Amino acid sequence: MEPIARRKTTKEIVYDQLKRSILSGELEPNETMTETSLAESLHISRTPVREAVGDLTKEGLLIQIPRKGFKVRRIDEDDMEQILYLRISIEMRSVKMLVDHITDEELEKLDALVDEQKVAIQNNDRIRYIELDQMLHRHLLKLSNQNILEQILQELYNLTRLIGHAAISKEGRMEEVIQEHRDIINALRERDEEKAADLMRHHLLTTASSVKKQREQLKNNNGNSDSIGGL
Amino acid sequence: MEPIARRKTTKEIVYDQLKRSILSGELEPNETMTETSLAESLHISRTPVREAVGDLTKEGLLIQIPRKGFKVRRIDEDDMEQILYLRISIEMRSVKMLVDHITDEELEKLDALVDEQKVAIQNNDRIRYIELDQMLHRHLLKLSNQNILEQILQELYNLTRLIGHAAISKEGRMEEVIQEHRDIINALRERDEEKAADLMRHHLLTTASSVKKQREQLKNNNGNSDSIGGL
DNA sequence: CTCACTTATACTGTATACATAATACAGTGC
DNA sequence: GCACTGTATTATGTATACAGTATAAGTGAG
Repeated sequence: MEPIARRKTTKEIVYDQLKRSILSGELEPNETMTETSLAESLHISRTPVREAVGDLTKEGLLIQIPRKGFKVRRIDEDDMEQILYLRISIEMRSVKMLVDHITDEELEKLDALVDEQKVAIQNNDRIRYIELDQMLHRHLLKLSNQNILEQILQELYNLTRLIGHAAISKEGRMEEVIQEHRDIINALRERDEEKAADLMRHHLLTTASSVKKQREQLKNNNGNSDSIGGL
Repeated sequence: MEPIARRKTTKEIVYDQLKRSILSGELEPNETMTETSLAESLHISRTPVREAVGDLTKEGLLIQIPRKGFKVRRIDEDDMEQILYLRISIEMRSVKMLVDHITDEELEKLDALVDEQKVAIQNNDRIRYIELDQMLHRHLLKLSNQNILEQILQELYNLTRLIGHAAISKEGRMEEVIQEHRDIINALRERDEEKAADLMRHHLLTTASSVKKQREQLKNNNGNSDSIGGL
């Protein structure tokens, strides 16, 4: 029999829910909350809330302000660039390492992820699109068997998403991403190490510059940059 | 006025103490503890212990085994290599960025750190030597104003130290390190970006290979690799 | 009306108590 | 002697209660 999935702890539920709210942009960096208030609104005790908030703070998604509570972290251009730099380092390495021993089966699984991503676009399901994007990038690390880098990438990826959904969805960009993903996978299929790594770098750079442009535009359109989790 | 250093919370004390024990090698990866037992031995409640342990687990220094407790994480060659790779990425970037705007004053402060490190060697104070090493590397990140990379480096550095003290202190290596540090600082002084970055890479690679050799030797000398937190 | 000082409020940190669930162990039946 | 089952133990997860302290609110004197 399949092992039964153990039921989630309250802390985990709070953690997941809070993280979703943060990453989806539902929770904005200006509003502050307290452990007590959040616990009350969820009708649970402070303990699991406190732990979940602590974890998210350690991950850099929240910041705690002494005596005031906590709120969503704000990411600036500088942070963005550092994150991008590291992601490029990590992900170029990951595809390079994969070239030699990735199997056809695994390549097909990657294809499947991209296919699903395409469906998500057609359904206009941005949440799912991003989720799949994350799965794809993460999966490459998992396949290349680099647990430590995988963990760090995970952190970086989450921070990336603090930029906000609005900034990600520049018109037509999602379709481009699909193509870039396909290109990377194909380069892996051709066992072309340099090409795969270059395409990955290109993909990340392009995404970043697209996000940057979109951000600037949003910033100009409404003076209040806060409303989209801006600069 | 300088802000008064607020007195440490119990959690922080536990965190620091536990971390010290882990990084100094005092606590070995075979012995397991529980929240309850640790709390009792410290004569405090489980709450701060639980939080400290949770944090250290998130940092990758401890691993929790369901229903059994927790213990110090074991680092293998693969992990080591990933850590090294990322450290090189981060620290090469940091010196490159520094070249342009580091001041003479800051350079002197770096010199001072190396001087102090030399003293530590003369006093045969390994703990202090390592502490200063960490301060130096971290300081470079701080000076280059890269908060996110600084935080990641901090995590990586801690993981590095899980290798254990014995492995670090290969005969004569500490003196070499001093020289390598000086070389890097001098390259910064000469505003030679490429040289500084190369020396940094060299420094990290050399350290890693030295550690690796030392580890293998220790492993051969006593069949029980556990005793030095080995492979 | 303003400033200093007191009082109140509320947020966090810690202790404690309890619930739940998994493991170890012992006892019983075969 | 072995397997199964029920019980005890123990580790974690969660709730609750309490203490300390920083900020805010309020109050009174000048």
